[in-house]
Amino acid sequence: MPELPEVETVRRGLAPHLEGHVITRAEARRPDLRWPLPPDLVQVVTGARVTGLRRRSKYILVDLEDRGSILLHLGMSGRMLIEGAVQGEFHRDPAILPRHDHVVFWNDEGTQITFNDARRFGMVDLVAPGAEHPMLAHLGPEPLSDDFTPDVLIRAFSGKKTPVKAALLDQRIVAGLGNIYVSEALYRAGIDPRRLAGRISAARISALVGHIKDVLSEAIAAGGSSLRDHRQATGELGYFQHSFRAYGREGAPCATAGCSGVIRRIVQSGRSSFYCPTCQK
DNA sequence: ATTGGCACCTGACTGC
DNA sequence: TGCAGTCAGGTGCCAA
Repeated sequence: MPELPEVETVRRGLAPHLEGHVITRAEARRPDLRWPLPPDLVQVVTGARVTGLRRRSKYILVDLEDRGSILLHLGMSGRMLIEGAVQGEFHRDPAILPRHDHVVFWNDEGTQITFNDARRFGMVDLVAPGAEHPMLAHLGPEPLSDDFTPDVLIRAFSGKKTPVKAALLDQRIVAGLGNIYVSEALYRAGIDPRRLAGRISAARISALVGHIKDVLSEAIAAGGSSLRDHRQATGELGYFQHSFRAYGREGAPCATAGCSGVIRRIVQSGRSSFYCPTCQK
């Protein structure tokens, strides 16, 4: 389920097991995910000390002392699993099939950290010291940073003939939003997902920026709180219960005070959009 | 240059 | 119970 908040929660969950630790062992159990795994992945990471974990958009960067970074992307179905040294201490969700454990790391405490990805849309790559990975080169601003301002989004939307839904999914405009949080942010902002990006007033775009920051911050806070419980139960990081106001609520009454609309689902460029036709204009 | 559609892959769910 | 069809949180690539 990884959009920005889920990836950030995964990063925070992994940090205690990786930051400051040495990766003592690694296995690549197949040659590729979406793209080939680096042939030297195991060799590079084995014995490396992790100096920090960063997130950029939906990517996690595991920084290695003197050896560059590991770049992780969870795709649609990727998960990170933490399992203690004592086997059987954690109960695994039966839906997480061990045959999809594609890359496994062990730290210097014997903790096993597993990249599991049924659909294999995810990626694991290496970034050389001092280099920038090409997948990160053209990303737009981080939505929760000070770089993401009303002026930035107003400029990005100016003259755009694409629906605002598609514009917000464009990672060059703003990085880290996916199908769920775009629906949620537009719902909060009262903007119809079909509206052309270039035809939204500056005032409404400014408000939208605030709603994007709010919904992402709230989701991270929710993920952070559910992380502890969830990890104790299953050892899994990254799948949380979220309460969405629009996404997945087709046919439900609009939650906006005073609105008697009903949430509708439409398909835009092959993806579902959920919105209230009454209060989103 | 933009923009829309497709492809990649597996699993869960629905309806007959 | 089985089977076909549909849908799923992402993103690079291709053609219009």
